Amino acid sequence: MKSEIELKKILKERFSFDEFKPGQLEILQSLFNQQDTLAILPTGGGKSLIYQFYGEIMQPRILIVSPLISLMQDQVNRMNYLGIKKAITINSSLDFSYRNYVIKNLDRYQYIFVSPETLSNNQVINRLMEVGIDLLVIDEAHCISQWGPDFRPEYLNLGQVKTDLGDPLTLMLTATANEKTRFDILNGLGFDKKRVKIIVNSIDRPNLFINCVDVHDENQKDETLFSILNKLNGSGIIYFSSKSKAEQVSQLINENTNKASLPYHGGMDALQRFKIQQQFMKDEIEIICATSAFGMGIDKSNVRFVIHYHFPANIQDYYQEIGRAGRDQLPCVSILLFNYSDINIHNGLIDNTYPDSSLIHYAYTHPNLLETFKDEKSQLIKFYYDHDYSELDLIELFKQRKSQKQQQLNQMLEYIQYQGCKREWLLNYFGDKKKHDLEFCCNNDSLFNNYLLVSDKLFETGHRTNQSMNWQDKLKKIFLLKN
DNA sequence: CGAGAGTACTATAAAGTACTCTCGGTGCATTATT
Repeated sequence: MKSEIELKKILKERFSFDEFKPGQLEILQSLFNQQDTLAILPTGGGKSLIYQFYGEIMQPRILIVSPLISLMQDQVNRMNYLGIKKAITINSSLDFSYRNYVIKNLDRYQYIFVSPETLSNNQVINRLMEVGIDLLVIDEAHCISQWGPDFRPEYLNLGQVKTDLGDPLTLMLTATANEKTRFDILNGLGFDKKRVKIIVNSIDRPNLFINCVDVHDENQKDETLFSILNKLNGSGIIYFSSKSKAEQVSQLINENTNKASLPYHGGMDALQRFKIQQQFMKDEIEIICATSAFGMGIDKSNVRFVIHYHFPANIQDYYQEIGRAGRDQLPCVSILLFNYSDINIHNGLIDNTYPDSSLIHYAYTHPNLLETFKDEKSQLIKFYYDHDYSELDLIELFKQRKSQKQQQLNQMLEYIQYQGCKREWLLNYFGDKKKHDLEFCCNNDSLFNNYLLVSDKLFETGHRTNQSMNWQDKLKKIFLLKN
């Protein structure tokens, strides 16, 4: 076991950081003690450093389960850049012969990145059992809970995967997990909660101002949006619950404000999405009008604002999305434009996600047809059919899941309409005990308007040279001048 | 759930009415007959 001083020395030499970020050391020590660990770290908290660091010291073979091909590719590239060459990803972007080559020579790699779907492939899992896995990392572990039951059911296979691999040391990483999500993660992986070390860091973002604004209709929403955008400085993300609306409003922003915007959603082709993301990262465009497709793995530090044109489906998505602002720790704002009738979108989506009982019954009485039906709902039924769910169990499961989603939606509404401190409400929702006494906190129109008035002065000298300056003092100073 | 598109009907015809249908986020992995 190495001392803290030795670990810091390695951190400096191998990763060029002077200090660990909050929580990193505790998580590493937990792993060094061979303790299965669920770690909740805020976005930008340096999650990938943890397994890389452990990997450099212990030289284990690490299997990292990741939800997106782009995230896997990103990590492999970064590790190569750091000089760690023994990293590979197996996914559908590999051509057939190269894929076979990689699987055959899997023992040459130390870091293996895969999706849950790839892990459901027999050839892959058998080979992983042969070469042996010392550390299993579940990145974005909340996906087990959020996506498993109805979107990407292979997430529900991970418990079996862990067993097949001989229950290796396991690290679960996520930025947002309330009590229920934590339960789903541990339960899904077959853990006894008492035997897992759960490390929770404060998820508070003290530099983020949180605002919800009531609007009565779409026109008022657009006008409010344009007027705010004309005053805001820097780059931002606007979230939508519909692809077509994201495109429309992006266009309107270009016509009605002094900002440049592009849309981003899952219906666009991968290359175009990649290009738009790059332009945003390089500050070539200021605004992305996006659906929830824009998010995971977006590592832009100077996002100054996140606006919700539609409110999200649940608090966890909301918190992830507003958390993409201000990773540079400088002041930033989140604004939710609330129109009650937007609830229809969510009600429709919830309703539309689940096969109704007549389709389930038809599928169960004609199981051979499930092979040929390629639509999402049939595929979902097929997954559960293959996993020995009875027809009634499945109907009950979907019914429960549906009512859970409705509950989450209600929580979202409760939050939006809550008149007290939004930050406090959110921290409480995630079981974060942290107390705060921020002035620049939430839902205070005059503070928010002052921010808009002074935000150009706040950043005009360039934030890089002013890192050390206490922005809260600076903000106060400017406000005093104004008063 | 409900907005908006599409269809059918009314009947000197055109435009209004009433009804039905569709759509509304997330992404792995696809391997075969054009």
